[in-house]
Amino acid sequence: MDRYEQVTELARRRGYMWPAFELYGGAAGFYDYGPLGARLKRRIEDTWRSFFVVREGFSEIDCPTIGVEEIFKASGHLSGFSDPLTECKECKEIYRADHLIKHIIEVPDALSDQEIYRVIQDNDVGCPECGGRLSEVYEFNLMFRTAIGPGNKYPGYLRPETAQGMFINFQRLLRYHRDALPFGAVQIGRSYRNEISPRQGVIRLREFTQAEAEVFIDPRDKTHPRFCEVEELILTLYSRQGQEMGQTERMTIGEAVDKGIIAHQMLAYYVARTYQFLRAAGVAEDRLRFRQHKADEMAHYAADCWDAEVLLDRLGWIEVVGVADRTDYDLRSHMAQSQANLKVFVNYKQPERRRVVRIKPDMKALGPRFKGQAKAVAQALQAMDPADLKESGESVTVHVDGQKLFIEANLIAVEEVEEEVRGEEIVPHVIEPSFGIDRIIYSVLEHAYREEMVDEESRIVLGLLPGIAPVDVAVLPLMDREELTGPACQIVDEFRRMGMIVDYDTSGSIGRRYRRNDEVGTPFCVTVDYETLEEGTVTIRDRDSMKQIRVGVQALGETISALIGKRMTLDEASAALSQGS
RNA sequence: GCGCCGAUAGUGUAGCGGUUAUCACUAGGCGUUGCCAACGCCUAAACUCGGGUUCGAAUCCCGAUCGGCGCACCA
Repeated sequence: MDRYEQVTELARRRGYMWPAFELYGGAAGFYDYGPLGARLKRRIEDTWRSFFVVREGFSEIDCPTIGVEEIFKASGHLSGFSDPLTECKECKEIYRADHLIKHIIEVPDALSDQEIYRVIQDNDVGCPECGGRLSEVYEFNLMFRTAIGPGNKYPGYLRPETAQGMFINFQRLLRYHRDALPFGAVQIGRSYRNEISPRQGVIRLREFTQAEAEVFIDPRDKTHPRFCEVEELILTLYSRQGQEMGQTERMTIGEAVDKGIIAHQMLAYYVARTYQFLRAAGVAEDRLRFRQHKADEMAHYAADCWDAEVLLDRLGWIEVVGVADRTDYDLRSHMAQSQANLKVFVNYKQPERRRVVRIKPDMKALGPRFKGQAKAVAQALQAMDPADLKESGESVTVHVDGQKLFIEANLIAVEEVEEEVRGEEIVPHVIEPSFGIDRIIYSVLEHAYREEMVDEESRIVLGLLPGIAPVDVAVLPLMDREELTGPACQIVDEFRRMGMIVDYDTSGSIGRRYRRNDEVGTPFCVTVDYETLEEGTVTIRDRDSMKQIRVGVQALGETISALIGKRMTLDEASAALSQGS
């Protein structure tokens, strides 16, 4: 049994996660989070919030998971997210139809499915495997399609990423941020991709949770004001160059930027924060690296892209986060699709005086002559180069609505004015750290899992970090007797009032209960025994070291809370208490 | 989507045409038990689904679903 199996078995057995719809035979690519898993997920998401919403000051929004068609036309998911497929009628092999005619047509991407099929037929293209006849070409799109309202007139799509929510709300977000760059918006939520063949448990899902941040920045300045906070951090980098040699390097963030390995501070800063977040969630240092996208795997618009990859036992290195400089691609796409202005007006430090050449059509003359077309004519004239205009002599030719129009030069004034320019409109660039929450959850579980021998018995421990582990503390009466369960219940009550998640367990021997809590990852157990009645003390038992310390009941809540919050170690707690007594 | 392999209590399993469906762990109850999976007694709990062959199917056949591996796919 390998580690993947051990972890998924434990996860299923103990209520972390399991395949969804089991009652009805299941459906590939869907998972449920059980009682512990849902809590772990929430805690990981909250840790993410503490990094990106609290510490970076980004604004969290929450958008519909269904989107209208225009969004995905603009984002490219409608065209680029689907492939034309064809199937061999003999051997049932599936092929990318456009790939089969590459040698015949130079740009098969430009053809429709019917056109591709016609090329296949005209050129007698057969199955590369068996030579059999190929089926008609059909589109397989990775988006789930649905209908908004009755009928099929108004298609909707389940979003394939949360990012579009931030892009299409850019104007409102900009306004909310008082019209100034930089600012960040984030969203944690479900996304959907109708994968052809989901596998590997929670690693490739059809419905999954993303946490994405879109940081809108001024493209002319990709430094980060808080870069000094992270420049000393040492990360394992697997750069483009390193990949050619198959070598990773340990390097500070500052050095990586200085050497030009990471494109700029802005990107490097979020790579560093990503590292810190993953460590805080419980990803192991020695099973984490940052891999740079090679030029050919990066989206064409991206300037640079680094994936956080996690080493898993069976699956190898798996991408859990992507941090990309997406430049102005997304905003420009939505500008083109929506005709809205998604630019930011940026003031210059000093207003500049500039001589500007203005083209002024004589609207008094053009209006009556062209009527409804007049506006378009004026725009066409103003779009011309003033230099060309001057050289064009008696009349100027413009094309409007496919018509060729001649306009006398004396109806067009070209004047040079000096004006004050206070700033300019720019399209922000976007830095996008995008996190796959489900993959992170699985990685955290696998990295936390260990088996160790204790007195010739093997012990399974989920070494989840305190604060991340779904149960904060277990309260265990040594025996299931009223004189012990009474005080124990009071302790449970106190912990709960303090906001902790508590497990209370009286069943079986104390050793069995310790092991059970080890297996689900509860970091601390509090045991109520007969000394509790006599001395007013309880023991705190540490999951990882199995050490115990005795603590007075009155200091218990504070001590446990400090241990979970990592404001105190077990040794410090022990020392403080022995000093106090 | 294709090919190969598999699917039995919560978990891991035995079974190879006729069994009360095996065993262990787990879980629950009672007793016992004074800190690391103790013990005794009792209890609960399963043949993935649908069709077929047969007097009779967990077992053989077909299909579906799910899972593993390989191929393909993976903005």
